[in-house]
Amino acid sequence: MTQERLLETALDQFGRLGFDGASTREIARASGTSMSSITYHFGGKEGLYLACAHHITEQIRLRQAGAIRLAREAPSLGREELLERLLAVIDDVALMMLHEDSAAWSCFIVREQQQPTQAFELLYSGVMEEMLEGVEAAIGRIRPELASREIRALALTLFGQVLVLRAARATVCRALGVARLGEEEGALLRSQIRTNSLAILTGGTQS
Amino acid sequence: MTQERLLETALDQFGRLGFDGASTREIARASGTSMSSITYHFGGKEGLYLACAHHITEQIRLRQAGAIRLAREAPSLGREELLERLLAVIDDVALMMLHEDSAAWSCFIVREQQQPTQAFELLYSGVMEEMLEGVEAAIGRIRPELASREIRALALTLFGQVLVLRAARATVCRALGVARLGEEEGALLRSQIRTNSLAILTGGTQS
DNA sequence: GTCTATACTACGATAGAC
DNA sequence: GTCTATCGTAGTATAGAC
Repeated sequence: MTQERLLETALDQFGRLGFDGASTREIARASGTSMSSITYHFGGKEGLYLACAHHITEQIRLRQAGAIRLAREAPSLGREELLERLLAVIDDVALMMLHEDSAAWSCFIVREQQQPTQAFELLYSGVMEEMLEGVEAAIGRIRPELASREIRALALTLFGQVLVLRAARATVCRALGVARLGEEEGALLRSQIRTNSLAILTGGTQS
Repeated sequence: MTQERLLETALDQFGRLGFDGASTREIARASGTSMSSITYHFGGKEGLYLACAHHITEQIRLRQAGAIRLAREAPSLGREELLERLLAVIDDVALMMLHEDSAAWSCFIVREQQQPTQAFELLYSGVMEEMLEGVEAAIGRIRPELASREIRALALTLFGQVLVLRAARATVCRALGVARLGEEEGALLRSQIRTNSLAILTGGTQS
């Protein structure tokens, strides 16, 4: 119970303040326990940080099960069906990026991208890799003329469109003239991302 | 001279470690001076941080003059010409994101996006706003059927594609199987971004 | 398992000599 | 302008009581 409270608090603090910015004193205090509980349950600050990375990985796996399944199911799906599935996966990621629950995770991950630590390895091999494989499998069948490196580049730039919702959140809010992204702004951006993705994925083959 | 060295060092340290992670002791040491020089020249740690934001703003203005000019020149340019100019602007941003020089700036900005401080205000009104206006002016003429909010959403998602080069750098490197993004990977990603952007911008009107 | 108490290090700011 | 010296605070880790 103390362990769970500590993890929850740590996720919030590490997300908002980063590894250095967060303090074990404050995490323990906000969890209603003492600093030495962190040593007991997680071995120290770093162990707590890695436990957060593991927890984030599991939460994303739950929410992005569709993308992970896609890697296995892509070979047996038709082209039209795959396109729709892929657009749904991109929208799932966009929804996750928009949702308030993911704020701490997103900050955590964006920090790790700038200066990867052991936690990034947990995140990448724990969930990102499989999600990318799913997206790439779908793209490979939708656009069979593309080379493997092009498929990869396409998958990454598609993700970029949704990444902007978190990685440039402050700019998005300022550009749209709002303090926080609400339902309306979320719908506008998701719709635009869907339109863009459709144009990108069918641009070379349909007309 | 001491002032310049301090600014340069601070840019690197704040970029890599964030405001909390960086220490004035280390910045002074690496600049070959003493902590109290920071107080003398910048008033303190926060003043030094804001001076970094101002410096980044000026550097980006220099490198993205094309985007800033676009806002003024868009009305007098033809549709085909505007499309090419816009693709060039996007490529300029991509080049900046790929270039090693921008690593510290990018980290600095990405951090500010997660937890905006006064420094974000400097960055946004100092350069981001004008760049967005340029891109929106071009999109507005290329796709005259779009509403103003759609134009804005389109501008933001277009930027997302290049943002991925910095904000998800670690994932991009892992996905491409390299330790650092070299010439080859940069060319691949820039080419993909250009293809995507072209499909997005002409998707609704040409076929 | 969880607490208090403490050891040790590093932080930013400031005073005052030069 | 730049230095040294120092103050007060806050960081993590650890020892030992319960």
